[in-house]
Amino acid sequence: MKIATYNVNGVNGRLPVLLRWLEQARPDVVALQELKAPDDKFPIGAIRKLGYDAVWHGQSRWNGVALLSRVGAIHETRRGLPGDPDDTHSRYIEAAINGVLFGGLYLPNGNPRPGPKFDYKLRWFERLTAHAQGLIDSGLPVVLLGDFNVMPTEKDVYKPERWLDDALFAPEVRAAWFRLVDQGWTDALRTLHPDETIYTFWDYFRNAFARNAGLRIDHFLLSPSISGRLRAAEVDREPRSWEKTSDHAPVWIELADDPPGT
DNA sequence: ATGCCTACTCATAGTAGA
Repeated sequence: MKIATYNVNGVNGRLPVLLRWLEQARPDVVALQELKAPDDKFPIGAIRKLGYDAVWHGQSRWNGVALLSRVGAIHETRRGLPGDPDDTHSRYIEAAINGVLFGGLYLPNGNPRPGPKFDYKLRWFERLTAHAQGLIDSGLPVVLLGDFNVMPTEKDVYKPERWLDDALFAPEVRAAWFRLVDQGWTDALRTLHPDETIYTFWDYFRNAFARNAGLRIDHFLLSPSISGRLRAAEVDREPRSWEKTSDHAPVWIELADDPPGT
């Protein structure tokens, strides 16, 4: 099963890029972030034409997450994280597909730091970690995927010293990342490529993509009961070079089929 | 040190992104 995550930075503005990539890459399950569209503006017709079903949680102007599948029915289990009934952001959607539970997420950016947006990021991270503990405890095969807006280590930033005070790389945020991962999650890309420079985002400024001045902020976390099925994990850099493209690249993993009789 | 670029909208300027 090929699973991908892609922060599209506007699902309608980037629709030609998204459709071209879906046709080319043919992932079985996809998590999208930053739809920047309300529910009734999600381009479900164009996505269905390519053979995908979808569930989505949109929002006008900002945020918005979706899960797509072309390999089986999508059984939505949750939209929004528990723990704050006043949270209006559309940042989490969860569904069972093909025997695996997928949590598609768009963690808050958190800049500027310090400030209320940074506080919200840390609170959201804590709510994610609390929910993730329940997923671990369930023993189910779970994949948490999406834009986590955190570079876990210095290896994941083109120029770490410039990012120390930024909400994506601040010590509190990296500590929150490792509190989550240390529950037993496997960071799929880093596990298969322990020493490689891997970036998933390049900003639009200063020709960042051509200079490879990037960040690794889009991640896959695998629960213990599914991590043994990991076969490949890669960044699909090509779509980042296309016209009118997102500032993120799609990232994908390949999981071996569930062994029969288990 | 700042802004660069890009998308979105109760749009034509302000907000957010990272």
